[in-house]
Amino acid sequence: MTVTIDGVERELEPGTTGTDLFADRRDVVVMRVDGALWDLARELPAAAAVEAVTVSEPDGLMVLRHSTAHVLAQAVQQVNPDAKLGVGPPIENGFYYDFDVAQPFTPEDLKALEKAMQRIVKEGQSFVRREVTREQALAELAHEPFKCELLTHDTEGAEGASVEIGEGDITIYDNVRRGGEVAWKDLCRGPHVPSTRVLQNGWSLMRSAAAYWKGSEKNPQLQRVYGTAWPSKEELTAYKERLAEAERRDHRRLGVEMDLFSFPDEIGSGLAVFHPKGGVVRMEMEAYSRRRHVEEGYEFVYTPHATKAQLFQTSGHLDWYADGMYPPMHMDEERDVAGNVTKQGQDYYLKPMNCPMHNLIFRSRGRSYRELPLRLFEFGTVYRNEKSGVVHGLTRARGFTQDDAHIYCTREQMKDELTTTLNFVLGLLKDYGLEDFYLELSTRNPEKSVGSDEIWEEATATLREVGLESGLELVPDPGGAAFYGPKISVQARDAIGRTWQMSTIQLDFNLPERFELEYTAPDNSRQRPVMIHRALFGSIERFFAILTEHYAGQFPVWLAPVQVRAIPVAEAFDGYLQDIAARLRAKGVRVEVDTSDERFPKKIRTASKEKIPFVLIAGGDDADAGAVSFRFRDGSQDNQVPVDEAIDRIVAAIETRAQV
RNA sequence: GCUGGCAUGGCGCAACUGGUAGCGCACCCGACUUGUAAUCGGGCGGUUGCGGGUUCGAGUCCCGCUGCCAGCUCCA
Repeated sequence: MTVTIDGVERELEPGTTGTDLFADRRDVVVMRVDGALWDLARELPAAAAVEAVTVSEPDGLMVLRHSTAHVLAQAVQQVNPDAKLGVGPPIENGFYYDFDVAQPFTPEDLKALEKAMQRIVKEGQSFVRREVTREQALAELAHEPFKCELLTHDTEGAEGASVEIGEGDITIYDNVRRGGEVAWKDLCRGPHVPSTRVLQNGWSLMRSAAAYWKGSEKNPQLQRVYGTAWPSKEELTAYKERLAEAERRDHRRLGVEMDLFSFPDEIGSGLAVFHPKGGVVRMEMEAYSRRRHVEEGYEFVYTPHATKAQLFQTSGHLDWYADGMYPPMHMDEERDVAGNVTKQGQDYYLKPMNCPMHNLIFRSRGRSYRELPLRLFEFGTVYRNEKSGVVHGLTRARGFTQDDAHIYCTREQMKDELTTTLNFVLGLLKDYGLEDFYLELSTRNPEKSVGSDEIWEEATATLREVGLESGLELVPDPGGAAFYGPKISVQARDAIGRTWQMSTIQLDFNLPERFELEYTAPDNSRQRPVMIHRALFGSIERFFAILTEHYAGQFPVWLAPVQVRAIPVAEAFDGYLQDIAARLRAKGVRVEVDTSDERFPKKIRTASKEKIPFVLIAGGDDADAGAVSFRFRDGSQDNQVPVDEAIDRIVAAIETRAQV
C-alpha cells in the first residue's frame, strides 16, 4: 500500500504501524493520520497521509500531558481503590485529573502519589487502545459512576469531557505491564504516548483543589489534582523557575517589601490603602494620564461615590447587577414608638460604575451638536461586591478607581472618534512601558442585544477597521460583546510573557436610550448621541499591580518613589552630596542623601534593596574632580561624571520616561 | 459563594505528641567610620487575628467569626 509520510510517498507492507515507521525516532510520541492524532501502535490505513508528531510540538506535548494524567489516575486508584474517576484533560503547562474521594488530598498524599507515579513510569507500561461498544464500556466501568454518566448523557459543554469520549468510537485504554498484565484501564478517546517511560522525570504534581463536576456550581465537588509535564527534566526545571520568577514579582509581595500599599484587615477585604511610596508611583501615573487627557481634549468631571437607588434603576444596573453591588444603605426612615414607619426611607448605593453619573452631566442642560464629541473624564472610584473567594491583591479589589471616560458623539463622528481613541490608548500604554500588544474584537451575540442591525454593523466594521489599521494582531471574540454594543480591548504582554487585558473601548447603544440623551442637530431636530465607554488602565490599582510586576519593582525613573539616593563614602562628603541633592531637588527630582551612621557598604545594600534607579556616590576622588559616580540597579557603574552632566542625565531620564 | 489550607512582634520564620513564646531583619541607644550588598555591643517590641469552649494548664485540641492563600465558579 502507498502511504504519504511527512509529505513523501512510500510503499509499505499492509499492517505497518507508526511504531514500525518511526522506530528510530525516539522523540516521536504520536502521529497525525489524515489530520487526526493516532497512537503509534495503530496500523496505518492505505493511502493515508501520515505525519510524525514529536513531544516538542503543541499536539505532542498535549498527548504527553494527558498520558501523565492517566498515570496519576492509576496511582490514585492504587493508593485508594475507592477513588472514583472524573475527567483528566491536558491544560496549559500540564494536566489535571478529578477524583471523587472521601478525604481531600493532603500535600503528603501528593508526595505519596508522585512516588507511585514514578514506579508506574519506570515499569514502562504501554497504553493499549481498545474499541468497545457503549454496552461493553458500561459493563466494564460499572464501578465508575462519572464515566458511566459521560457514556450515557449528553456531554455538550462538559469541561474536559471531550478527552474521554470522542465523536467516533468509544475506546478504553489499558495500561499493560511488560509481562502483558493489564495494570489499569480508563475510558479515553486517546491518543497516548506509547509507553509511560516517555514521561521520564519531566513531570511533577503541583497542588490539589476542589472543582465542580462538569464545571457547574450545582454539581458535586470533586478533588482535582494539578500537575505539570514537560518533555524533559530541564524544561520542567525551567518552568518551575518561571513560576518562581512570577512569585518574586508578585505585586502583593513587592507591595509589602517596598512599602507601597497594604490591605488592613480593619478596613475589609479588597480595600487597599496606598502608603507614601506607593502614593508617589500612583500620583505620577495619574498626573501623566491627566496631562495627556487634557491634551487630547477631555474635560474633567467629579461625581460622588454614593447615590439613591433611582439612578441605578434608570441605568438598569439594579435589574442585572445588583449581586455585584454593595447592599443598600437605608436612610431617612422614621418610625413611631410602636415601630410603624411614619416616613418612608430611601436606599442609597455605592456606585459600581461611573457612566450613569456622567450621563446626568450630559443631560443637565440642552446640548448642541457643536459640543460634540463631548469627552467626560474622571478618576472615578467604584465599589463592587466581589465574591469573597475572587478578591486578589490590587488586580481584583472591591474598591478601585477607574480612569473612566465617556464620549458622546454623533454617528458620523463615531469612526474618527474610535480611531483617535485607540491610537491615544496605545500610545499612552507605550509611554508606561508596555510595548507588546494584541487586540480582541468582541462582536454581537444575536441572541441578546439591543440596537439596530445597521448601527451594530457600522460600529463593528468601524472597530475592525480601526483595529486592523493599528497594525496589531486582531483576535476575534465572536458573541463576546455586551448586549449594548461591540467592544475592542487591548491585551498587553508583560516582561515575562503573561498577557493582561488592559484598555477597553466599548460602544453603547443602550444607555443613551435609557437616559433619553439628546442633542440638537443643525436642522434643529433632536438626535440621540452615540456613547463610547473607554478606560485605559481599567482600574488604576490593577494597572499599578501590572506595572509593579512588569518592572519587578524596578520602576522607570519617572515613576520610582525615590529617584536618586546619594551615598557619601564617608561623613566628610555629606555636605558635598547635599549641595548636589539641593540642585536636583530644585529641578523636581526626588532625591535623598544617606547621612545615617551606617557604614558605606550597608548603605549600598539598603539602596539596592529599595530598587532605587540612581545611586550617586562621592568620595575624595569624585570631590576633587567636581564629579559623582553613578551606581545602577544592575550593579554597573559610571564613575566620576562631572556634576553638571550628572544632573542633566538624571533630569533627562525623568523627562523621557526612560528605564535605567 | 464552594472546597481545602493558613493566621505567632513592622517583615521573614521557630516553639517534640497541650506544660507557660524564641531567632534574624527592621526600629532605638552607644561605639566605630574614606570606595561598592549585612561593623560591634546594648535596648525596645507579642494577653500568638477576634469571640467562645475543653483542660489543672491552650500558640498547640473543638466551635463560630474575620482575614489571607490555591483552585473552582464569577468578573457589568
